[in-house]
Amino acid sequence: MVARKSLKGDYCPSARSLDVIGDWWSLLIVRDAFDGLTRFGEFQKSLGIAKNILTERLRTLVASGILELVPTSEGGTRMEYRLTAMGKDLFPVMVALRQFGERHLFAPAEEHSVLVDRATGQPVQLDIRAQDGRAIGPDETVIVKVPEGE
Amino acid sequence: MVARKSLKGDYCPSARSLDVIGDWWSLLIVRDAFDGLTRFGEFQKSLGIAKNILTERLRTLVASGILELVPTSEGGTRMEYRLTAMGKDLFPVMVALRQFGERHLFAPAEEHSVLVDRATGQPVQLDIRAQDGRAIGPDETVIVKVPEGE
DNA sequence: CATTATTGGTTTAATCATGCAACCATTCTT
DNA sequence: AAGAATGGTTGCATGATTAAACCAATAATG
Repeated sequence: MVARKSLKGDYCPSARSLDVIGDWWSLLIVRDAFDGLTRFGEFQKSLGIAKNILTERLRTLVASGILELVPTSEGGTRMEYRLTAMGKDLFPVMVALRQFGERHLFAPAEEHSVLVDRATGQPVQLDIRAQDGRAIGPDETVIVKVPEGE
Repeated sequence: MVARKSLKGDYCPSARSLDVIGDWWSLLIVRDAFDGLTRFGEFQKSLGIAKNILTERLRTLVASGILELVPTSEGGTRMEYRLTAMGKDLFPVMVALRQFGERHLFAPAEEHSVLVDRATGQPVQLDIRAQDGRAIGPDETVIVKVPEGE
């Protein structure tokens, strides 16, 4: 592939995010981490990913600060992969992907999972709002470039 | 690579979304489309992507219903790629990625772009809420499986 | 109108990434 | 102590991506 291009230097925050989690497996690993998976073997079984690739992806996610490697709670010498605070900030990304999938990629009566409020059992909702609280869509927004230092 | 695994059959909506837009280039193309780019050459120049890959990705995005190929507004025979309604529903995904990048992948005073309300110039905000309106995080949610037909 | 440049690709060859299977060291389990 | 599970590593085959050359059709220019 002649070295995939890095977007680290891109001034667009979306591009930088994709540089970190934009490859084929990373977000699926993060999804499983949100689902409570922590162990190498769990990810491997859940995703059916090749072990060498999983090794490399986990390593990258740890290096990026999205996962961290901590001793298992049960005291052994084994380690487990846990979402860091930064990793948990990917929650909106996961919810947005989920919402898009629910809306467009399932047949009307097709079986699928839903993300619900643990307290009430009701589905959660995601919305994008202006400062005054009104919902806002892509056509009502613009991207502006903030000069350095502001 | 022995054929990348398809997630079409996965019951998880996030996985299905990633099946459609989860590869290295697709979301970057969508980002550029949100930025107003429409022509093959514009995407090619903006992304520095190989032309054959761009051809294939655009074709896939059209086939998925995220982009559509319409005659240019200036009446020529040339075509342009535009976001469909379904494509515009990826807006929250883009905003979530952007927000994550802003928060974690830029140095404090580093230059970056910001998404603002066109009317007021104020940054937009994204939040995830329970039905009663209170903000909700990953630890207050669970994924439940909806049986077929509900 | 003839020429040239631009657009939007296709094709080919080289290179990189990924998957699979085999292997291995360490740690649990019994 | 023996066997199984965990968490990898290594090597090879193959698919995916790239860069570069090429090309047909359209648009711009003299």
